[in-house]
Amino acid sequence: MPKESRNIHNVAARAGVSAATVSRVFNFPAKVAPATRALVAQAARELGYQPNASARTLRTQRSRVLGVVLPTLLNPVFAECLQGIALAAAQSGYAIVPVMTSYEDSLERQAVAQLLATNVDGMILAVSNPADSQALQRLRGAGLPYVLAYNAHAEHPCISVDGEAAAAEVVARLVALGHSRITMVSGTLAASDRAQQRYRGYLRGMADAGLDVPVLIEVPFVASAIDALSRHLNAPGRPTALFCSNDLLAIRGIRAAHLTGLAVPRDLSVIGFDGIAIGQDLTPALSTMAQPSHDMGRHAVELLVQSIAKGRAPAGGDSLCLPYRFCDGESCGANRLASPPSCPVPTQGETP
Amino acid sequence: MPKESRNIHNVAARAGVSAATVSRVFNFPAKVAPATRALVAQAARELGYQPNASARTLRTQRSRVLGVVLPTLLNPVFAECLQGIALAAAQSGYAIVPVMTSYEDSLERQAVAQLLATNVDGMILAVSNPADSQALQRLRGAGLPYVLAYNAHAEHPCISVDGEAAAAEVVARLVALGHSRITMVSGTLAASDRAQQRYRGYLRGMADAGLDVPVLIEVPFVASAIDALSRHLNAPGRPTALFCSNDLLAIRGIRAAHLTGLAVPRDLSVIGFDGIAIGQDLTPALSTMAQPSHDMGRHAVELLVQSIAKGRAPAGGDSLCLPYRFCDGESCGANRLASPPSCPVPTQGETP
DNA sequence: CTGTTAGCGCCTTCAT
DNA sequence: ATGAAGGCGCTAACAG
Repeated sequence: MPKESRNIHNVAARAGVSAATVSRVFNFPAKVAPATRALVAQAARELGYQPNASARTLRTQRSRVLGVVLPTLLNPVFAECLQGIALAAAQSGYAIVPVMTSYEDSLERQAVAQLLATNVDGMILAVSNPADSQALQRLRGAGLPYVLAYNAHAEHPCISVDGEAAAAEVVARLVALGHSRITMVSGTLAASDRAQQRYRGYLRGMADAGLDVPVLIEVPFVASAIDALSRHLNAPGRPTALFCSNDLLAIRGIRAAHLTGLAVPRDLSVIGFDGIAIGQDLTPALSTMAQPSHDMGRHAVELLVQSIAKGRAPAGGDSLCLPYRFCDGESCGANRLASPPSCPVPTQGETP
Repeated sequence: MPKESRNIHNVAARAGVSAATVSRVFNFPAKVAPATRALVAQAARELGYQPNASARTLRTQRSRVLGVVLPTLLNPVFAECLQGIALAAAQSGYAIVPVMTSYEDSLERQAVAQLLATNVDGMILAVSNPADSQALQRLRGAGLPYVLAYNAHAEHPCISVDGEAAAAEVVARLVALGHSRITMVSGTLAASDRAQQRYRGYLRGMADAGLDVPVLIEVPFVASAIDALSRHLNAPGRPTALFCSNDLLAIRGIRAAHLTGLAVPRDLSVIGFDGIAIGQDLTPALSTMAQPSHDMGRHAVELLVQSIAKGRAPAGGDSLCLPYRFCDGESCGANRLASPPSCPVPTQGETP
């Protein structure tokens, strides 16, 4: 069965019907008499015929393809999300075209432009900062349906978690364990609205606990994280707990602790953020504030697909805020350095 | 600029030229007079025009899209590979459509069928077992260019590493460290030719060392890995070293050791396979036989793209065997349970 | 229920 | 160097 013969007319000829009928068999089987339908199905099978996606897309203006823009797959949190997207999309009969942007704004713009040219029916994206994203403006200008994942912004349809509340809860938990010197570790704040959100939560949590000396360590390059953290942990007045803005940082925090001679959680508590699957198999198992990455992907697809079906793009009001969940591992415990039970928390200025 | 006006004729009209000329400007700029070219470029910019990918694909029979079939993104090894594929594809001007198969043969077939219908120009895939894969037969039957990644098989074009030699080297290294009770830990052997390859290497390594009691633990479900391993480590005559068929298993092996009260590497050495990035940040850092996942993805894309350009599908002879590299972490050390120092070191052939 | 007709947007001879 | 014309494969009105 030569490749050239695989078009609708050949099937039609072989079945002794018209092309339109063949088309109907594939699109509205109910509109064709059972006998004819069987005839066509038979012919199609013999020829190994499958409708040509490009032709169909050109004609119907619907590609059944979703574009996906993510920073990187090297962070398992996005790999897990993409897996969720891929599964949900497949179930809805959509293919996906992912593009990775390395957290770079210029690549985000390129990705959107490329995807726009690819005739995708909609896009799911996680951008650095939705507030000033040119990529999003372009997208909105094009009128293409889209949903943000992880990002949270009132003007856009988003599937996210309340990172600020989640971060505040992390701090509260650490405080409840007797910690007061809690350092927050983050990637470049400017590069991500999520990081900013979590930082705000950290500040709020510290304030709520009456701890007025929040300390932030910003680690621009992941490669340098372990060094920077080791230095911080070696300094006098070192923290007894680390709240890391993501699990990859938390894992490095644990390593830095060991390199510094500190045992986790005995000498140092470490809590991460994201809840990547691998964290639960580590030793110590990672304590972390888990986001439902897989479900975020799934919900993003479902919202998008439903909107497309209805013919209208999702808007800010369609946003979904999914629940976060603290995942109690083994990397965090009571503060052993605390002064006897009920003593006043020592005030102290610390500047890294 | 309404969406409807974004076709080649509108641009042509606005520029005062014919559609053919606009097409040339986008495809063979050199064939158009500079002045006309500028005129067209201007008009296109004003209208926000971009050639419609479906129409172009329909006309040229080339989509500039590559299909990618992988088991899962939940194993970082494939996520890293996909990242490599995505980057290389983008650089070559190709988009990718990934489909995940959960190591299931039926899903592999579906994936190939779906991708075939999507008009992809070629496919990159990692299948369970290339020897008896119906998906591959279908693909070959369709005459579509494809490249396997990770899989190794003489009849197919593959980008892989010599897993058997790599595994044998792992065993040799453990033997050199004084280990003789070395257990191999693997997922379901039947589900993956890679696992089988590595197992063969293990057997060879053991035989070469004169160790005639190889022990294999097959862990069908990752979830049960830690339990199974803990049991094994608690049994009398427990191994002093674990060779795990992939890093995810190695991480679980380390956890099982701790749950059993064994310290790694003091009481138990653990070596993994794959070299996932996160392994190097763990505590202890994972000792592992690293595959260049990112590069494998890149090479797969390059081989595929070049073949497509030449108009002929890659064949078995185009296969590439990339070098593996032992990554010396902290999860493996000398056997402390060994008999006194100068026991006879078993003769061993080692061929990297 | 089925066939005829007319494009979707683009590229590509062939002519000029 | 540019234009005119035809068709890639399919679907959606409209007839019958």
